[in-house]
Amino acid sequence: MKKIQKNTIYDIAERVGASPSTVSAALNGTWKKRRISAATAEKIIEVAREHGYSANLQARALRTSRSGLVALLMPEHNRFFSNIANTFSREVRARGQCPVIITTERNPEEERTTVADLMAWSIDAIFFVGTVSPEDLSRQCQAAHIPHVFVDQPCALAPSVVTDNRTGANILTREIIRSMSHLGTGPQDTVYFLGGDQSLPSTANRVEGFRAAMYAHVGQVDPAQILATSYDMDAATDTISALYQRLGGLPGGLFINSDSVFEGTLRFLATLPQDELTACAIGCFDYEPLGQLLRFPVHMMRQRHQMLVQRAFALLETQSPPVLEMVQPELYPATQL
Amino acid sequence: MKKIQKNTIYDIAERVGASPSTVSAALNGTWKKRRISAATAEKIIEVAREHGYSANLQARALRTSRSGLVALLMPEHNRFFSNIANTFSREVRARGQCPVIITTERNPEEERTTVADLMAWSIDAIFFVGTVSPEDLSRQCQAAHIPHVFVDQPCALAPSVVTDNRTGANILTREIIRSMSHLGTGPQDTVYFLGGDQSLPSTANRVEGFRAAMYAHVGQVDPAQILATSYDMDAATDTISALYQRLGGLPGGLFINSDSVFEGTLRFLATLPQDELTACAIGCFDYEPLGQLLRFPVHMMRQRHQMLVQRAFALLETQSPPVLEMVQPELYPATQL
DNA sequence: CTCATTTGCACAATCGGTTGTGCAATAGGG
DNA sequence: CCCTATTGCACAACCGATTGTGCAAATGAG
Repeated sequence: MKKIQKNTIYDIAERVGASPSTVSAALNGTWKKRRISAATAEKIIEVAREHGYSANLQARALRTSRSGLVALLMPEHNRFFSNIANTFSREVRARGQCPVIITTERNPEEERTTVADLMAWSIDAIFFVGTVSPEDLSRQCQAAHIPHVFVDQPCALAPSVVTDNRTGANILTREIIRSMSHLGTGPQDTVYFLGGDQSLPSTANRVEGFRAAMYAHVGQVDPAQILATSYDMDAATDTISALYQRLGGLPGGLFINSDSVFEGTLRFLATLPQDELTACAIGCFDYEPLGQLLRFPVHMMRQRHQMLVQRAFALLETQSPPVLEMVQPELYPATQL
Repeated sequence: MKKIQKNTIYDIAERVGASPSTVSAALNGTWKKRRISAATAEKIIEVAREHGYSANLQARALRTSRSGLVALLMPEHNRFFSNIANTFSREVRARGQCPVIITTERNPEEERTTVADLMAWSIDAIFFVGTVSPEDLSRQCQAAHIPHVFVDQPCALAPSVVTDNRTGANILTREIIRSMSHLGTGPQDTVYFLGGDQSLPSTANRVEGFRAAMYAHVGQVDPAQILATSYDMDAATDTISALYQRLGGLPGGLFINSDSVFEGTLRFLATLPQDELTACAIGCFDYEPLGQLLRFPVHMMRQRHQMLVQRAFALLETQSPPVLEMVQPELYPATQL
C-alpha cells in the first residue's frame, strides 16, 4: 500500500493485470478500434466502477488539448443574463460538456485576461454575451483557433445572434404612442427615450427604431428626447428626476431601455402620486415579471433568450462564417388594471 | 519553425538559452529560492511577455494537483442566487483564483455527478448554496479532501453559513400582524404561510418563527395556516388561488416564503381588484426591488447575500470545524402608498 | 595557491492520461 | 505441417509544467 487512495489507470491496470493503455482504451470506448477483447474490456470497466474510478481531466486535457469546457462570458448576473445562463447551462450539459460561466463587469481589460485564462484551460468554445469589445476578443480567439460566437452584442468578425432591437423598439414605441392616445394626452406630449449607451449597437438600434416610430407619428424628433446616457441604475434615477424637474412633470410617454434602467427609474416614479403615473405611457425594452403588477401599466419587450442561445449553438456547430442573425423579441402589452 | 505558435516554457527556454526549469522558476517567482540570478530571471520574464506566454494550466494542475478553480454549486440562476454568484465571483477573483459557477437544478443526482466532475478537475474548494443533500456532498468532498462550505442550506458535517430564518420570520410575521391592525381587519382574520418545503431547514425554521409570532399574538396557530408545499412558481399560483376560493376572499395576511413563490402568488393577486389587495397585509421572505412599487404594500426580508458569502470564505479559510453561523436578514418595511 | 563555500543553473523524474507502433500468440488456408 | 493474417495486447513517447538533486564555476578565507 504505497499509494494511498490513488485511483489512476495505472492502479486499475495493476488490479486487472493489464497495461495502462489497455485500461485507457477500455474506459473510453476505443477498445474495439484497438482490438481489445470484449472480455478484457468488460473486466476493466467492472473493476473501474467498483473502485469509483474517474479520469483525471487535467491529464486528459493536457494530452488531447481539449478540455470539455464551454465558457459563457457575460457582464454580470442580472435578470436577462441569468436567463441566458440557465439556457446555456442546459444546452452545454445536453452536449456532455461542462458549462463555465464568468462575469467580467463590462470591463474590457477583465474580458481580455479572462479569455486568456480560458485559453490556458484549453477551453473548447466561448460564448460572448453583451461584451464590450467584441472585435478584440474575436481576434484573440481566432489567434488561438477557439470557436466562439457572440450573443446580444454583435461582432463583425464572428457569427453573432442578437435581438432585432430596431424592429422591437419600433413596435414598442408604437405601443407607447397608442397608449398615449388612449390616455387622451395631447399631441404635443411626447415620448422620452431613457438609458443605455448609444455607442453600443443595441442601444443605437433601439434609438433608431424609436426615432422611426416617432417620426412616422409626429413627423419630427427632438434630439433632446433621447436620454441614452448609461445602463447604470443610479444614473437612471437621476436622469428621470432631472427630466421631471425640467418638464414640471412626467412626459406623455417613456421608453425605458433595459431592466436596470427600469429599476432605477421606478425608484423615482415610486415617489410620485398615482394620477401622475397613470397619465404617463410606459414601455420597457426588457421583461420583468413583476412589471405587469405595478401601480401603473407597463408595456414590455421580452427578448427570447432561449432562442438566442439555441441559435448561437447552431451557428457555432456549423462553423458559420461571420453572419449576423436576428431574433424577434415579443411584445407583452400592459394589462389594463 | 517546426512548432507553429507553441508557446511553452521550452520555447522560451530555447529563445533565452536557458533550461525549462529555470524558465519555470523565473516565471512563477520562485527564482530566488532556486538561486537564479536576477539578470537571468528578468530576461526570461521579458521574453515571456514579449511572446505573450501564458502557462498551460492543465499541465500545472496535473503536476501540483491544485487547479486555482473555486466552484459554486447552486440550484439555478434566480434573483437570490445571482446575487450570491456576483459576490462569490468578486471574492474569488480578489484571491487570484478563478470562479466557476454551476447549477444543478435541485437534483441530488446532478449534484453528485457535478461534484465528481469538479473533483476530476482538482478543484480547490467548493461552495454549496441551497443544495438538496448536503451531508452526502460533504462526505464526498471529505473523501477527496476538498475544502468546502455550505451557504443558505446548512450541513451537519461541514461549516455552514445561513440566514437566521427563525428570527427573520418572526420579525416579518410581527410586521405583518402590525399592518393588519393598521388596516383594521378583525382579530379573527389570520395570516397564512405560503410556499417552501418544510423538509428543508430554511423553510422549517421560518415556519417556526412564524408560529412563534402568531402564537404570541393570538395564542394559537391552526396547522391549516401553513401551506408550505413547494418553491415552485406555478404551484404557488394554484395554492393562493385555492385558498382564495376556500376562504371566499383573501386572508388578513400572507407570509410569502421566497421570491419564486412571490412571483407565482402575484400572478393570481394581479387578477384581483385593488381594494381586496390593500385589505391584505403581505410579507415576503426575500427581497425584490420592484416589490416596493406594486399596487399594494409588501414587507420584505432581505437576506444579506454579501455577508453570507464573506462569512463563508472566512470559515473556509480558517479551516473551521462544522459550525453553523447565522446572519441576520434585514427588514424592508412596506412604503405606504 | 588551496580548499571550502556559495552561486547559478541544468537534468531528469513526475503528474495521469492518449495514441502510434511493434511483437507475440493464435487462427486459418493450402 | 508451413506460411500468412489476424487477434490481443504491451511499450513508450508524448502533452507542459513543477521540483528534488547534482554539478560546474565563481567566490572567499587562510
